[in-house]
This record gives sequence, C-alpha cells and structure tokens, in this order.
Amino acid sequence: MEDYRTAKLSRRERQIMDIIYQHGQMSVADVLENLPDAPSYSTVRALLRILEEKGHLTHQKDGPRYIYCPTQPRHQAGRSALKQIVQTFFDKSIEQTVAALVSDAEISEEELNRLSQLIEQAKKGGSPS
Amino acid sequence: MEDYRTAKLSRRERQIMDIIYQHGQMSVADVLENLPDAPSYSTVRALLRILEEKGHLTHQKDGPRYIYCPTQPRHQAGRSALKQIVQTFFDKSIEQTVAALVSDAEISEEELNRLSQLIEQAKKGGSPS
DNA sequence: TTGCACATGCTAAAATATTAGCATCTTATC
DNA sequence: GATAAGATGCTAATATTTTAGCATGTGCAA
Repeated sequence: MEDYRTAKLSRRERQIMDIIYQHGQMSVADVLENLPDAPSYSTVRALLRILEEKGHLTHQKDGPRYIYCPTQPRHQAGRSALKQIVQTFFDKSIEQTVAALVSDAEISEEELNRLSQLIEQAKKGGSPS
Repeated sequence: MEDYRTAKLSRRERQIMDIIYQHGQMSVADVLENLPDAPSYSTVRALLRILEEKGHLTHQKDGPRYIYCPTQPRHQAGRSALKQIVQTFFDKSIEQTVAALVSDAEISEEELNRLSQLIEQAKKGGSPS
C-alpha cells in the first residue's frame, strides 16, 4: 500500500486520515467532532466509505456503529510521512531535521538527555565498526 | 499565512507546493517535469496562478518566463510540517520522532556524532539551569 | 416486545478542482 | 527590424470532490 500522503487523496480524505492516525480509531461521530469546518454526518460517512474502498481504512462493528482504523500501521505511516518531510524541506538530511526538532519546541533537559541516550544506542546498534 | 499543508489546498496544489519547496524555485517547465502523472503545460500554469492568488507563491521574471518561489520561508514551512507529523504520528513526542528518524535510515557513525553534538548544544543553549 | 434513538445503505445534486485550447505578447536571433 | 520559438492571459469544458437527504436496519430500554 502506498503512503497515503503521496497517494491520490483529496483534501478531505487526507484530513480524515490524519485525524484517525492521531486518535487511533474512531467512529463517524468522533471524526465529525474533530474535523475542521465540519460538514454533515452523511458527508463524513461517505468519505469514510471511500477511504475504505481505496484500502486505507477498515471498520469493525461496535454495537450499532462502525469503528474505523487505518490499514497501514501507524509507525509505518509515520515513517513514510517523515521521510517525505525530510526530503521536501531538509535536503534529505536527518541532521537538519533533528536540528529543527530540538530548536523548535520548548524541550526539557530531561528529554534532551533521553535523546542523547537514543543516539548512543543507535551508535551501538546501528552499524558496528 | 497559514501552513499550506493544513490550508485548504487541493491535491495538485499541494503536490506543486511540495515540489517547489524541494527545489527552491522553478519555472513552469521545471514543475511540469517533476509532477507525477504530468498534465498539460496549461494546467500547470493555471495551478501556479491559483497558488499565487492564494498567497502561497510569488513569481519574478527571468527573461521571457516566470520563476515561482514560495512566500513562506522554507525553514518555517518545514517546522510547521514537522510539527504536524509529530502530532499526528508520534503523540507529540519529539523523542519518538527522533527515534523513528535514526532507526529508519542507513545513518553513518559520523552523522550520529554530529547529532550528539547537536543535542549537547541544545542542552547548553536551550534552558540554562 | 415494542418503540425510540441512532446507526447505516443508497442516490443524486451542488461546488470545486482539473484540464485544455486559442489568442496574444515577449525575447533572442538572423 | 522581421521572424520564429516559446512564453503568458484568458475562457470554457470536463472530471472529481464534496455535500446532503431519504429510506432502511439495528441495538437498548421501558
């Protein structure tokens, strides 16, 4: 399955995919609540149906209602999305990207320490010299 | 100006913005070359005009042709895009995001070292204890 | 079990995005 | 300066997206 962010999705379809990835799984009503410029209930249902037809979502029943969730695992979709950002805005450089990440937010000393550990681990695990 | 990735852009419009951010600035012909499922020249021109009307692009003349470039600086657009990814796929956690970044690619020892330095710098510069 | 609240299935209209074509203008060359 | 190559300005048709409405089915509570 192709990354949904490069797939041929319309504006609304992409919005909905983002929202569902953010929340994990959602009912129609849940999606409607979180959708900016919210359209009607019917509209959301139509879009969810289309996304399911295209293979990006599945649903299961929860009592009388459908619960939708992505077919592609979140971490996998996240990596694809990240990869595209790195390519589009940061010259394919992981370094530049991380620089933007750590400079942007108000990041605690503690989190920075965990980041250091993360890098150290990567050094050991990644490609042993 | 709102982040173009959350703005009400159509599929093609977003594709074009991504391509232009990746390359910096482009003529109509340049965009056409880099656009998947390439439409006609006229089509690309129409889209560029629309994006300019919406305020996402400007153009300047280079001899007989227009050169388009984004109105929002690249680094700024990149941060907005990153922020959205972090929120959508990584529970707003910078740590999770960096973890995905360093585990994903084939990353050299050298680059990991530079990342370490980056973090160290952030520790000093960010919020002094 | 009966009815109400609330869900889905299906169909079709309205709005928007996508596309192309022709006329016109501009630049570089001969 | 005349001309050809190649650019833009404008207009309009086509395709897709977005939307809503009505009929029907399902689960929970009185």
